[in-house]
Amino acid sequence: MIIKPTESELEILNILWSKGPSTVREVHEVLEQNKEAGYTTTLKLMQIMHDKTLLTRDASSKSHVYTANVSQQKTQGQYIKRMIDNVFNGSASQLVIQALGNHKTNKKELDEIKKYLAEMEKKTK
Amino acid sequence: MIIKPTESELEILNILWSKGPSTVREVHEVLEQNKEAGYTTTLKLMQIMHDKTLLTRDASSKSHVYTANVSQQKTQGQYIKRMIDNVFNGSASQLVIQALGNHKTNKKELDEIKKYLAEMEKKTK
DNA sequence: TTGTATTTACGAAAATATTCGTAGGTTTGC
DNA sequence: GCAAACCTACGAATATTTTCGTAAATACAA
Repeated sequence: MIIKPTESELEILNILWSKGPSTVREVHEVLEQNKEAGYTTTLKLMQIMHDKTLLTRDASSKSHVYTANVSQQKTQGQYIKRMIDNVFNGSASQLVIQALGNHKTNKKELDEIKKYLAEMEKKTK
Repeated sequence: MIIKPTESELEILNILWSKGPSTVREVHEVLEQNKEAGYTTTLKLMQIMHDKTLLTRDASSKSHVYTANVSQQKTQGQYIKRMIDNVFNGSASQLVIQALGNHKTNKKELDEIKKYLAEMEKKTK
């Protein structure tokens, strides 16, 4: 199944991924920190996401509690794939190098990457 | 200036980046290989992109010749930034690792990345 | 109980993106 | 010169995404 949340949906997924199951109100309060938005806008979005099964919800209490129903990892993977295909001519290394170049990457992050590369090497042998 | 081409626009930019300046017909023929689309649809899109100054054009001959007016590198950079922010919680290394993990990366690509990392190291010192 | 606040459901407007038909102009080959 | 092929311009229909107002239900406090 192809997961293709819109940008707004992605913002909401991100909040749910990091905070865990939340009510509309809770999600909305986080969203508001970055941009203006009406409460019912957030509500509607999350209802639509529920219809699309991007979210599940527990309606047992008055304020429904929503949970992301797609994994962060899988969603990330599909985004990357789309991006590599559409924007990077299929070259993952081009993406990686751009990412490292444009973004200020700290030592800890670099170490993680090197560690990961080393593991890949091992498996290849 | 923030560059934010839509998905369709990105497809066209990619063609222009790789083929260089081209007519609508030439772009359209490449597009057709991947998906069904009417000629005037492609034309209209490129006209809109011209209005947005994503493309420049030479109208001196009957078939106008369009050129990408945004660099591939800059566009890529902005996409990555947006993606890191929206989908990867601001962590570039998370993106890099996902990219390497999901995508089959060959030895040549891996070498390029390692080389790049080594250079970064040098500069940091 | 009663009213105030909060919530959901839902329709619909507004904004944005995509697709296409048609009209009119230009080129080309016969 | 004339028709066929091809091109642009442009309006408008569709589709998709985002936003919001309103009504009805529920909870809660006085």
